[in-house]
Amino acid sequence: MASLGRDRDLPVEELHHRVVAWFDREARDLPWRRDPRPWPVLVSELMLQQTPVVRVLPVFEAWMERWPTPADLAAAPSGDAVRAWGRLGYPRRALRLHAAAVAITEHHGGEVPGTYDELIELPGVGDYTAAAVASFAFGGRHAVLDTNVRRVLVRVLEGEQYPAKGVTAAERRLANDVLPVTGAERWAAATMELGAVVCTARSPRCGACPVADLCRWRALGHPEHDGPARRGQPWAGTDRQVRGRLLAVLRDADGPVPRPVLESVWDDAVQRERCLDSLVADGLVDPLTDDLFALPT
DNA sequence: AACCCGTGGCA
DNA sequence: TTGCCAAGGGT
Repeated sequence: MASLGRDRDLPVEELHHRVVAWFDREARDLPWRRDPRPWPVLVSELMLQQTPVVRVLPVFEAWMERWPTPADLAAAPSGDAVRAWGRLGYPRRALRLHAAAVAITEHHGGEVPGTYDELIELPGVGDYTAAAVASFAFGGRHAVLDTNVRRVLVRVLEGEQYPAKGVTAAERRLANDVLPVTGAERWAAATMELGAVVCTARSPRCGACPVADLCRWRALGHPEHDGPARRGQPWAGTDRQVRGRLLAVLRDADGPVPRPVLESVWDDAVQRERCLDSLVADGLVDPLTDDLFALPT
């Protein structure tokens, strides 16, 4: 595998070597890397889904101290997980991590399973997370297609600014084609780190990039993404905002919360009730009575 | 496939 | 200030 295809003379082995060497030199010292056991890696990956590293760090440390094994978390009320999740966002992830801990305890003897096929069956574990845990904790060989890796690959190899919205078959094929035969897990971690700290979405630091001279996007003069703009997610006034406020009250309370306290966080009664109902349906809120609510036990 | 799901920092 | 973005997953 000396090059990538007839219209691409990129030296893949040189690309591997430079990115991994850069990673060995520059990688951030993160706790789930320093101690890449399966459980810490799984916990970190769930927390890092759509949440930046700096915000995850303190929550991760407290979480691992409190629940050092899957069985420890499985034995706790799911509401404790929701509360410990704090303000990481998307609190259903806390519920899924708790459910994953229960499944690991009940079906895997308390040990995080090591294959992609087993991992992806766990709640909250999709393609990315299964590949990441199988790679980082077990040394597996998988294309780890997170937003960072996808951006690095599309820029260096395809000469485009941003990857498509969803992972395409061609993209997956390309990622597998450039996957090293050995050391794939280091390649995965290194490309992810490169995307996170150098080849960033907004202001790429090409001057600090170990493969700038191999990068097709740079060679083309950094052409901007053409096609329809990616529409951002609305926020103000959405159900997500209302759910966030409701759950924040329950998280910050010591015990059950009376209905009037929850009603005080949002004026629109229809939307408020819809959101409260959806939180109950999700298992994030336990309606003890018609007028008293708590995090689940 | 498109939409929903939190939160906070930064340019 | 406001839009964009962050180690995605579930339906």
